[in-house]
Amino acid sequence: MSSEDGTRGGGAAGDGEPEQLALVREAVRKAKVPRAKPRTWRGAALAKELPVARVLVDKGVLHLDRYFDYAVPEELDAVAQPGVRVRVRFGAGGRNVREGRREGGSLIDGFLVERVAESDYSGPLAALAQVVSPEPVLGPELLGLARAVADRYAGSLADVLQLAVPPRHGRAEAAQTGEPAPPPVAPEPRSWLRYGRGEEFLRALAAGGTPRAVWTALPGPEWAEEIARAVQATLASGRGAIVVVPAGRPAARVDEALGQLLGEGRHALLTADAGQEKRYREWLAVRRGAVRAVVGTRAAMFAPVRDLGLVVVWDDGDASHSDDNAPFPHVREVLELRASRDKCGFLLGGWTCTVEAAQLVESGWAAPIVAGREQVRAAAPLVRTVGDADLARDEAARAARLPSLAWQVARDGLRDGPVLVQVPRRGYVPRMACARCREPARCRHCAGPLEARDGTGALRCGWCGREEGGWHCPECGGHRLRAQVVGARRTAEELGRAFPAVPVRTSGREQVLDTVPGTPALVVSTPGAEPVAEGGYAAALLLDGWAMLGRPDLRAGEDALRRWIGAAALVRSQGAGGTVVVVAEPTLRPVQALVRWDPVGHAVRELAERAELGFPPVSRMAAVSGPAEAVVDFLAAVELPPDAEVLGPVPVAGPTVPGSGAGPAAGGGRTRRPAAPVTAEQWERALIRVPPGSGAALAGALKRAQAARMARGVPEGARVRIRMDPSDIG
DNA sequence: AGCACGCCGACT
DNA sequence: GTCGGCGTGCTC
Repeated sequence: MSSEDGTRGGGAAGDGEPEQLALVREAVRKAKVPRAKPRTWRGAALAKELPVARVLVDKGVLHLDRYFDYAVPEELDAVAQPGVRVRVRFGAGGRNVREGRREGGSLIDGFLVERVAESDYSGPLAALAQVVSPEPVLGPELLGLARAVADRYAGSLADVLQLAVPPRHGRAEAAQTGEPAPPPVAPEPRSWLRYGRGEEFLRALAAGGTPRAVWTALPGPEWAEEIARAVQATLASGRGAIVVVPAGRPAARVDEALGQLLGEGRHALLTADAGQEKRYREWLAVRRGAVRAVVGTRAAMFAPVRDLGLVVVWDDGDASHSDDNAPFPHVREVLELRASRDKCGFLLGGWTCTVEAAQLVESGWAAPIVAGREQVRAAAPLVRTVGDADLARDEAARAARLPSLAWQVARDGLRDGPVLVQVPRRGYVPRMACARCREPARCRHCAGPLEARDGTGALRCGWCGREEGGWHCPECGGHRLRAQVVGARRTAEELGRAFPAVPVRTSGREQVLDTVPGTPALVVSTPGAEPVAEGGYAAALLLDGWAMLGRPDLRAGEDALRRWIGAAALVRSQGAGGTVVVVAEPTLRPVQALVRWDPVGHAVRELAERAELGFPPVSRMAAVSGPAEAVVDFLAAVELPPDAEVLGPVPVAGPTVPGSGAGPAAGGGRTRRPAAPVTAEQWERALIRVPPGSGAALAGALKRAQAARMARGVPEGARVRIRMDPSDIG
């Protein structure tokens, strides 16, 4: 309308006195004087009822992590319902007070969160530019969950929603969704009877209860069906269920088990590798209530299942359960939040047991579901170890890199089935370490890792490419090297030569085999890529165990055990001749836990140790990293809870550690960039530790400080990244 | 990130 | 006086 309309909210100050205008505006805002009627820039006709839309603008930056009010034009009244996607003008361009007729900034996406009668914003409201579609994709439960996740991880709501709501696809949205199927009958507990409280758990679900359990699954392939039965029990109570697994292959197993138990079309498979259209179609079928059971990888943790009765996470120690986009939520934690918020059942299952899972049991939040020792003995293979002392006695081992015991077990196993060989890393190039003290061999120019290219024995730096002639160990003066980790292909070649009559298959990152037949074959695999063998493997060799355990990581032991058990669980039971050989010191805790097949005992002991040392998850931690000065600045500005303890900062490798999933932890726009450029600056990281119970306060403090910094517009090179519960803390 | 507003120095 | 540099702060 007239220029007056767009001039300002207060209406009292004169145009010629901008300072006063600003003061008046400020005063009005502080007094929180609600405007009787919202005005728009152009004075367009507004919706008669609830003419104000509260909108979450889709920008991840923390200082915009709040709602903005927009006017609802009359013509959008019907479709502008809570939960729909909208487009709005957003940006400073709209505040041209003198001219008062300019449109706002650029069009950006957002979610309409709520319709209200009045705005407490004192200026004139811009109108919603567009309702993208009438589909209410962001319901109150999902919004509440996303908010809780954002708070927990000191991230922004928009960042979480990016993970939680899949991109829209018009054709998928237009398609009709089928009718919901009636609830199935409750399942027979069947193999759940092998566990102490398994039957009880299923009955509780079927009766509409909300049991919470940490379930240590017996080795073998039954776990997928067992999960499917828990889902069936939940559906029988008239509620829905979500199952989150770490990767596509386990998703396919649960998918198949659900299909067999429920029939087709009763559940949705939500995985990242499906196309956008399919993904959105399945997601919509869930949101619309046509499908009540979901299995998928980590994004499925946000699936908008109606009337949720059960959430399941399988193998929570797998790193894939940690999202690699800000704010890096972890499936286990998100499902815990969901179980608490939605008052639904919770099942954390795996062949092994993380420290976090043990803590859920110890705190009483979840009950343990474990099998008795006799059941374990009946299901698990025999585990034998090859330690350093054995290797020292074993001349043949050093030459062939295959200890005599491993050789014998492989040979015997190959008589009646496939033999799995687990090698810790893919690729052909082995990294080198001092044969005496095991110090990694590093380039003397750039400290990069020395590698043995081609079999010629020549050493070359993996970073700068310089050849290394006369290497000697800077630690102990030794001059002999050993291969620290030998890749799958090379091992496959060696084994192929050792057993010329047997086919050798490899499964690794480049090519993952799903299953192998039950006939004699050597199956060389990296951890997590092990194919399932028909009838189980006759034997498994777990090589280079010391390399797995040698990582300077809080989880090194737990990870090694998890990977070993992940392979050993595919081996036939001891009664059926199944044998596992692990090349690692038998005195080490994870090795003993493998031999005794006691992952829970291992986790409980680790938990006690972490409690004693004040390590996570018993205390909560956050990592703040960035250029040295930025970290110091941030630490000076943040108002930490009184019980917080700052460790460091200490220098760390820069922001582009390959494969670490490092990204901007908080802040940044909508575009996901692949990797930050390598900076020449010295990067540092501080850890902040708080005792149990202060995690939320810590996250809140970090978020406030980060928001304040980002609002000031600190330059790109002076930003810090915040990560709650960092996993890579030595 | 982008843009306007405001304060301060140089110039018609 | 007025133009335009950049430093701050806001985005309904």
